[in-house]
Amino acid sequence: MTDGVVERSRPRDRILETARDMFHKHGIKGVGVDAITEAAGTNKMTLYRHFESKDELIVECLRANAAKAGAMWDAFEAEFPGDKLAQLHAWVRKAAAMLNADGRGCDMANAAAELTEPDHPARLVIRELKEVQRQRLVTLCRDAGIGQAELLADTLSLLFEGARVSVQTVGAEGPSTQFVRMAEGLIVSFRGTAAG
Amino acid sequence: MTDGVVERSRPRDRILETARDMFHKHGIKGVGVDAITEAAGTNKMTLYRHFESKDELIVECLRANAAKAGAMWDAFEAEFPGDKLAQLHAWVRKAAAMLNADGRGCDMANAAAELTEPDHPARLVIRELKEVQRQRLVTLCRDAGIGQAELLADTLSLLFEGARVSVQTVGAEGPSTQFVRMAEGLIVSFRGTAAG
DNA sequence: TTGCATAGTTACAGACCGGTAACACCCTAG
DNA sequence: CTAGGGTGTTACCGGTCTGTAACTATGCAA
Repeated sequence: MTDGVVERSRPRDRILETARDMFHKHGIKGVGVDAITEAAGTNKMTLYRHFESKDELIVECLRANAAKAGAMWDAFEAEFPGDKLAQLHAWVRKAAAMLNADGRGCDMANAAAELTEPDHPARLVIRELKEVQRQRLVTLCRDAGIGQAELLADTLSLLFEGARVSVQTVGAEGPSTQFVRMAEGLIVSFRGTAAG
Repeated sequence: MTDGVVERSRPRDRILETARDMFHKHGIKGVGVDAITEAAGTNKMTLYRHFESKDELIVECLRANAAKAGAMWDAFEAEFPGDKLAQLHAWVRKAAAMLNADGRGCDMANAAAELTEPDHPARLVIRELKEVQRQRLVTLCRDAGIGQAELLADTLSLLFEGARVSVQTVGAEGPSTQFVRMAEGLIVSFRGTAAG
């Protein structure tokens, strides 16, 4: 898929999807609204009829990303209903797959790196959405019967976050190759300790 | 320290130092050369006499950062001469201190997030410099008599990298608070396995 | 005193940025 | 058939960006 996403759907959806793709590939400040609308097969006026500013478009893109991530969690539950430990391992596999998907890190983290104004609207939603994801992982670990669920969840999440930026800086052949091994080792090690 | 770094040194040094500071705080694309030269107490022509482009200035800033990081490693050796394990613990403490220093992550990682063109000159030096740092940590772990030195070094480095972006996204009260605990636990655990 | 390298000043080029105004077009609902 | 909302088109605004030209001022060294 190049930048030209011009399926026939409603302009707002095309703009949102195209912006998500282009922000991901080229960064937020690396893409202008003209380029987005052109790739989406529409024009600037239509964009500004649906989004009051580029900043609002950015926020909506981040929310759309989070929604997609939420669907991922639901897929784990659907695939291994009730088996929380299996879902945790599925999370590890999915995370590893994302590392090899492309060399770009987490869109939220990248956005946070670019948008430095402390009160930028995007910063609030990033914080909020990241907090949700953290909580989901903590809950999963706890429900999987792991003792220090918060500590394991936070460790896994830091490892994953670190692996994503590592891929972005040194490439997929760097430290991130060991991610699955690290994560699985941690889970084993935490399961060995006293469970709830 | 605000953005105005106007000590009386040679213009090139002032520009480099000011650019480093401003790139760190506001991101690379968030700072123009005009703003840099003004904060450095000089002017655009002088900048372009010393650096052939903004891209070259960026690269020089990253190299300066790496040099500062190199000095940090030398400080460990100076403080605990020959005691590699103590140096490893010093690295953990230093890393934790950097987490609480300010809410901005690693300049190299941030630059990689912003500069998405695959053949951007900065991407080469980022890769090169990150590789050097990785190797230093691996060597330190190995010389500290740890068995799976590469695995420990890579795990610690992913944890640290992840903690830095976590601070940038959810703040210093997020998962990164557990960094020292995680790192120390890992070192203990790896020392328990067969050593070199 | 002369000569030269370094640095400062002003102005500008050319491109791109986010955002808006005014107006013409279509499609569909009534 | 008609009215109106969503869409497309063109042109524009003011601002900022990197990078350069032409010229002046400064300080040091022979």
